[in-house]
Amino acid sequence: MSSMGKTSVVSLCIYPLAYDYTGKPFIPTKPLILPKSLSSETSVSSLARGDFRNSVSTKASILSVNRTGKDCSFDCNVEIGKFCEVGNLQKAMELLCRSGNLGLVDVPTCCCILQLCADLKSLDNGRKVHSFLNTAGIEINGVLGSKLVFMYVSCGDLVEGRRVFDKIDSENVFLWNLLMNAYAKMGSFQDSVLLFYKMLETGVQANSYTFSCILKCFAALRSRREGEEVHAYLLKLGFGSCTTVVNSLITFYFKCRRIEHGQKLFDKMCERDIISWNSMMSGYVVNGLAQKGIKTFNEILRQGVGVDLSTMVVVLAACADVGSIWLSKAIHAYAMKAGFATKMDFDNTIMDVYSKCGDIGGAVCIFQNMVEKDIVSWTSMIAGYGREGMSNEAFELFRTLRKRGINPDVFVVTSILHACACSGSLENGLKVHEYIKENNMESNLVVSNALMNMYSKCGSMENAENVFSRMTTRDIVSWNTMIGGYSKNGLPSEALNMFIRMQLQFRPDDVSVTCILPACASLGALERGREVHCYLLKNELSSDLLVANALVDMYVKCGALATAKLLFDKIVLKDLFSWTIMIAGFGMHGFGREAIATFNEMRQAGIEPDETSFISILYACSHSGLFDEGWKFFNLMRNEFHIQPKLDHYACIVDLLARAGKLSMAYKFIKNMPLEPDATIWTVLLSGCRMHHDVRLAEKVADHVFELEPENTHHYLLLANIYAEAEKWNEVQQLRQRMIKRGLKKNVGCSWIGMKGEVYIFVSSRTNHPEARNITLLLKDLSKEMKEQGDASRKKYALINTEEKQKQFALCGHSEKLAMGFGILRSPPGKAIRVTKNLRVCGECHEMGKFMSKKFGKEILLRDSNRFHHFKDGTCSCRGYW
DNA sequence: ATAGGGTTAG
Repeated sequence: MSSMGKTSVVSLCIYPLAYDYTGKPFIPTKPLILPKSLSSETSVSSLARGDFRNSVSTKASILSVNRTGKDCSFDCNVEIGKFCEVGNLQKAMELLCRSGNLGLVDVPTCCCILQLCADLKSLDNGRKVHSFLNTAGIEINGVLGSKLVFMYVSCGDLVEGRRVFDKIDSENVFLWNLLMNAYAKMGSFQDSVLLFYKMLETGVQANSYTFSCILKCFAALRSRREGEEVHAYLLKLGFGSCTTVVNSLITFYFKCRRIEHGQKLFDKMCERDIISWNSMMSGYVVNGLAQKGIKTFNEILRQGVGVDLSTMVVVLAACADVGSIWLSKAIHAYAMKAGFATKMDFDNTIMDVYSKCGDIGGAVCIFQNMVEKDIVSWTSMIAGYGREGMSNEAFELFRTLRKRGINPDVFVVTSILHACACSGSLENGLKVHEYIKENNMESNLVVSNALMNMYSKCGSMENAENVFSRMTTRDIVSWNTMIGGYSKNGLPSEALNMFIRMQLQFRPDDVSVTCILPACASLGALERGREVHCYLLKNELSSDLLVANALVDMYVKCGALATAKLLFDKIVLKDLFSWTIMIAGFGMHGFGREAIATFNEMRQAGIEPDETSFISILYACSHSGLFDEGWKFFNLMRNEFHIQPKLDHYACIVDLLARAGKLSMAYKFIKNMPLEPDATIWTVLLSGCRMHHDVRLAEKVADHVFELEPENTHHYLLLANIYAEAEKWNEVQQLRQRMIKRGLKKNVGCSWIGMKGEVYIFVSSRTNHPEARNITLLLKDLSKEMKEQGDASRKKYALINTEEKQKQFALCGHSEKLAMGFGILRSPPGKAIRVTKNLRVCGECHEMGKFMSKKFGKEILLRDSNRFHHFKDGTCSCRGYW
């Protein structure tokens, strides 16, 4: 019992009660309290069911004669009964009001009216009957009480129904079931569960309805243990072969991901009905086993079980998951023949299938031809547009449905938010948020989560933060959304902080891990990344493909290429992402040949490269200066895969040309591109000009860059460095003035190094760093030594003779040099030094890195904003291009 | 009189 955990407070009461129930014969319920005036001639069983409709006139006649001996009262109860029988509530109420005060209306008659109120869902009249009973001082209990509760629940006033229920002694299982179901229907599973336990404590015998309901609740709450206890309990009570109950059990186990349990139960059933089959099918589908679901459907057809609407809906959902449009069409045709195609639910499903299979036109066609649409139809269509990135169409639909007077529910709102998120439409997203605020829907957890997701996808973390801070309850999804948002929006430190804060409340799950890993990756925080990896292993979190890919990516970006490769090799079923990550990884680290080999392996594995994987391979070729290979892939992409190159692909080719020193060719290439060049592509050429010291072309290129992005300080800095390296200090000065005029400030160069769980940060031209003196001394000595042994290019940096300020403006301020120096002083022997820098590495520091690696026999991994530099034995993996 | 399977989002 001790293993029951926190939930044992409630779950403990099952076993003792189960024992009681099985240990003793059936516990008789208390005798029914019948209205005193009822004669024995009314059948008790019909009273127990509260069914007075058939016998009301005879009952009333005997009663009233007994009570008054006069004809007038006789008429009143009989008359009301007659009105009730024909469903004329209005007249029945009128009579009740008139004769009620005289004390002439009896209890069975009241029950009759209440039943009618329930049937007609007339809460107002039901309330009137209730207040009549109160004024008349009639005791509300037994059948009357039950009827009253039934009326309230039927009319949707669960609160009042519960109040009455609590006041009466109810041994009526039906009533308990009714309330439990009502709670479950509105999603208050917890209330339903509490009522169930209370019912057991009260000593009311559960029946098959009870078990169906409670299993549904436990499935929804994912309370596997409690559900299993109920399973044991119901077996003891002998419900083990009751079809409806076993059906519920099957669904329960599938929802709790206990697929084998569900299968076993199904296999052992002696009487399977269509619901059993449907449950199996949907069980497979919810567990992502759509293929098995379809197989089950085949079995249903083969065995001639017969299908119903649900069968069709489920098998179509399976088709949507599989994404097979031809199978969907075949089943669509089958369903039309079977006569299901006129049902709205069916249309909703088939519409969803078409849209999920990528046939949005087909979906629109069905939607527009639907005679009757419900809120699900609208939601599906909005979601369909969302998947296609058509957020304007989705938003238009959202507007239309409101115009039609339909009140958007949580599904509609989250779908439209998702559509805005997918297309990054902040404008529409904000409008939806307005609607949400006006309708007080922000308090809904799922809505708030969807809002944060929308804002984070639209790049507005401030808005996401606002939503997050207003939330009163947050689930793990809320935290994961924020963490992932920070990660993806270039705020890795915030992501890490969030991850730490989260752990005060929640244990990170596999999603949290996939969300935080990119943050570790972008910070180059290897230690943190490793911690997360350890956490993953220790807690046996599912390391599905997503997690595995994120891990490989993290290790790649943190400079642990060997580890990354090891993990990559362990992935059994690699997807396109896995391959692309690894190819890009090799490229980033300057291993172009390995990148090419990996690309070829991927093709051999039968995975088709897409746009992105071509960017990876082209990038890898250009970084490693593999000119011919790069062109080969570029042509392969265009001619064999028929992928139109995008700007990113062109940028790689420009880089390839520029590195090869074919600068004017690169210039012409840009001019002749079928796409309008953006700032990035010009910057690539500008970097090429820097490598090859072509100041004149650089100026021409820079004009384009500044025209497109006049506010980006990186460009000023790059040109300033080109000038500085050509010792054109006047031009450096002029550039600086231009920046000041525009009110731009240079981004502070900043490098960091992790050591023994600490992160040491070095900021350019600041001297308040750890071991400042020792580092300065070391660097001074090294510079001197470099100068003495130096060749012309090294002298260039060492001999710069101008004001220190300008030099620092032009160059990076050497934060990476400080960090590397710190690494030399502090890092344990034999261990590589890993430094990360926020900007691109400067030439002087690059030389210093090479020099250091040779002098101290140390491997240094420097990650700048572009790629890795592996310094080893005086050389760099970037082969001199950076 | 109450139920068990199905569609929409994240």
